[in-house]
Amino acid sequence: MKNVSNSTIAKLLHEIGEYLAMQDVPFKPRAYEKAADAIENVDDDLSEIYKTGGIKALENIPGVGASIGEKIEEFLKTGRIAYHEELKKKEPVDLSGLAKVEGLGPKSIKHLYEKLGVKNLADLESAARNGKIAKLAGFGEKSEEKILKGVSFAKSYRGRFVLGSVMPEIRLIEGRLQKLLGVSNIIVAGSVRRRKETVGDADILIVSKNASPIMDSFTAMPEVVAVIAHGKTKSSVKLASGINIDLRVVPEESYGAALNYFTGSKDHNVALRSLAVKNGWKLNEYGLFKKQRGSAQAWKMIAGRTEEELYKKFGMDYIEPELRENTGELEVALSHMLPKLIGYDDLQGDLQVQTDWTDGADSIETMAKTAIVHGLKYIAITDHTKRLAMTHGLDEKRILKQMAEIDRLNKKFAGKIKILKGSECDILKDGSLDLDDAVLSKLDVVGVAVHSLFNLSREDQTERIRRAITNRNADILFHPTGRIINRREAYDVDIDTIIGVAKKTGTIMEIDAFPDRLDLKDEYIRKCIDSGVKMSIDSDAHSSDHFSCLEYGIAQARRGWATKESIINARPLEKMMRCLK
DNA sequence: GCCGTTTTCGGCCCGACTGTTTTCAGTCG
Repeated sequence: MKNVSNSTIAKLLHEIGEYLAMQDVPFKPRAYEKAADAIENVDDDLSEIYKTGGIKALENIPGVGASIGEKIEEFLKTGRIAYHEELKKKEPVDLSGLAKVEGLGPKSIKHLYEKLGVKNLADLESAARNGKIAKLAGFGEKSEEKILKGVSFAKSYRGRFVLGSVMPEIRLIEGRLQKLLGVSNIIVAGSVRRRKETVGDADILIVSKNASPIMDSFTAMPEVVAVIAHGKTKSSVKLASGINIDLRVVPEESYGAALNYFTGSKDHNVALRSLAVKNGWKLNEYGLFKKQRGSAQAWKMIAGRTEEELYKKFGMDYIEPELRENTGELEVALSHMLPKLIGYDDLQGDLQVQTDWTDGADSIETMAKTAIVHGLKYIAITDHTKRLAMTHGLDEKRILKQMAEIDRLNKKFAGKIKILKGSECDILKDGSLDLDDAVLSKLDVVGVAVHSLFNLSREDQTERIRRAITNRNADILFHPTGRIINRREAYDVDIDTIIGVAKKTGTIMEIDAFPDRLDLKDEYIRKCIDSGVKMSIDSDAHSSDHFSCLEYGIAQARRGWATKESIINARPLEKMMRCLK
């Protein structure tokens, strides 16, 4: 799970691709890039794959053939790739740093190195400040200005944004554009629509007959700090928050095709397009086209007004955006076997809620009241336990007191919401739990969670969790892998073993909906479904505004192909309780 | 360099926008 070597190898292959692009080598850059992307997405360590299956197993990774396979083998054996070092010697530049500058690609980087000796961001900045870049052939005043802006952005921001952190701003802008004159339809496409856990930018589509005033309003929004493009059908801006927003205006008859195209993923689109080609059709952002009989040139549009129509033409079921990653959804859609995904309104309860008894901000009562507003029928109060001293975690005595308080509140809220007695019980180093079994057995819902010793070996961590969820009182494994997106790697644990133990012991795996956790991730959700392990989607709320996070947990579940049946808190209270130990 | 119901050679997505150009190369998604 901790693919330190995977990401290193991916980075090296990616750089090889860029070096080859600099030299204008055809096709190879794409090949290296594709292999690098595929390796980023491989769940198991390449070293493990190599150990068990040798170079042949490496070549099973899509995009990896004989030549790249050998290079991976070389890295695993020696820690380096000679080909990469050779290329780097010719152009010793900080590729990944320079490529972060908006508008700087391999060709420009090469040019700037050869003419001005620019090797890194600092060199680039000083060359631009001294007016050297504007004088270069192929560059000018504007490019120099753009580079200076790009450098300051590259220095201040790196990476992608957690979806939940940018969603409010994107929705604000969507709402504002919707009100503009002449906008007949608007939707946010791209990875935002697919509800990826992190997004790099947002693509907004608009149907309108009169685009240019809309584009003007868009590029003049108060949040805009840089206009990257301003055209008739496409404009692109950078906001103060650091995120890029693209706006595209599409004709009504192409709306479905454009939506499909700009929703992606790229892999999904490529697969769909090649399917079109196999049928003798052509698919692009304007529609699905069929060649006119008797005419060499003319294409006739056969679908494209809606996405439903488009997928139907291919003979497949409509594919929800969250599934469009080319991980089998096209084949399954063709055989009409797609699961009916859990809906955004399907949750009836929330099984992880913190309060001001420990590190939450609000009282049990406030949390219950807010949960009612969110349409929930039950919540479990799951404060931390004593081992987590910094949160003033509950010991046996205090949790008994809390249970009495919940009894009192349940009388008050009778008929409106049921408050369940629960715990987020700490898993200690040896896998034992932080509270006595006698007390745990009195609770309605026991979540168990790792909050310490993230660096145990894979064997020890796996055994620790195995032992914890084998406890007959442990109902749910909270945030099972412990990752914090963009901040902390998952701890090293054998997830397949854990899922196997969960199946055997009837333990529920949690999908923690907190936007920077989303733990389980989508692949593991699919693994749980395949193994018949049930899950819960919990907000992990630490204040009353956090119930809205449930949306991101549902999105994550959908990305993992989860139906309502797999998620226990999509059931009414009594049926949910029967899923617990 | 990879891939294959077009399979061991010959393709590989392609259109929009920008800036610096007088017709196009580079970048992006």
